Amino acid sequence: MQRPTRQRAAIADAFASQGRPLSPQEVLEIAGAALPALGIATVYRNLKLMTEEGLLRVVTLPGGLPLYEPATHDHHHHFQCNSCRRVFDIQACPGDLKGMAPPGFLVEGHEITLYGQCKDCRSGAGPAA
Amino acid sequence: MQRPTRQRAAIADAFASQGRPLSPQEVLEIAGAALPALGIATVYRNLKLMTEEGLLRVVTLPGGLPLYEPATHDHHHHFQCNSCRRVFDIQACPGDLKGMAPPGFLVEGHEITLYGQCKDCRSGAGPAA
DNA sequence: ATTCGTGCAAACCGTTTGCAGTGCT
DNA sequence: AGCACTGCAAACGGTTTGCACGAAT
Repeated sequence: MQRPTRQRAAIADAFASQGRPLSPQEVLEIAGAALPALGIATVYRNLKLMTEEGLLRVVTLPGGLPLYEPATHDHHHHFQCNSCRRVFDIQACPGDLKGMAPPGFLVEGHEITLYGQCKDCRSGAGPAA
Repeated sequence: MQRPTRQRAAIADAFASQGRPLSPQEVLEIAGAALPALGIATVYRNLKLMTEEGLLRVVTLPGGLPLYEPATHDHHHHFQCNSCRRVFDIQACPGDLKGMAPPGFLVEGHEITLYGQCKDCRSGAGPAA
């Protein structure tokens, strides 16, 4: 079992404050603002630990680095903005994709990524980053 | 413009012979069987070139390295086997996922990955690799 | 006091690049 | 001959690990 540390808390806070998947670098920057001595190795270690504990989940999108997100929400999907590259959660799910697989293949799960323009970019406001 | 070389041919053949997305390493092994002196750098260079030319396409799946596949087929999706981890093409597409995005978001494209057991693994035959 | 977590720096691994030699035109 | 492509090896960037210090129990 692991101990509650300032670092772990800062990392958890980073996710809570952003509400979207984050890269290790982003976590370092955001959590590092609250805890300047925070090192990248600690971020990686905790991301991996928290993922194994089921607190986080890895989101790997095409052409991008792996992102991490809180595993609190249930089944959902992602939307990546073609302009600002940020990734957002989508709660909707079409369900029932079993029919898509070729005969002989057993479908156990699925993942959907939508691409397009996010609200900010579409309105010309630019990323709210 | 690029010249036709033995290496390029061997790499193209690798994709043609497998009919599924391949990792750079797999390409090296398969094409390297026909052309032993083939180096990994050449594989990477050609994969990148062929991708820029539109001959190949990059497929990035969660938890995996980037894969490459021939860009000949039109819009399609992927199926990854939870047992052997191999990736297969799926021609089906549910289409019309625009309704899934939150208000204010513009959907321009989508990508779907199914997970489960492939034909080989399900039948107990094991990967035909 | 003991044990686990952190920070730093070196190690790693997949990918890219520089350079000299080879093959294609 | 001229130039692109290859192979090797060094360089790179993100991620992981070893080790000694600091924090939590």
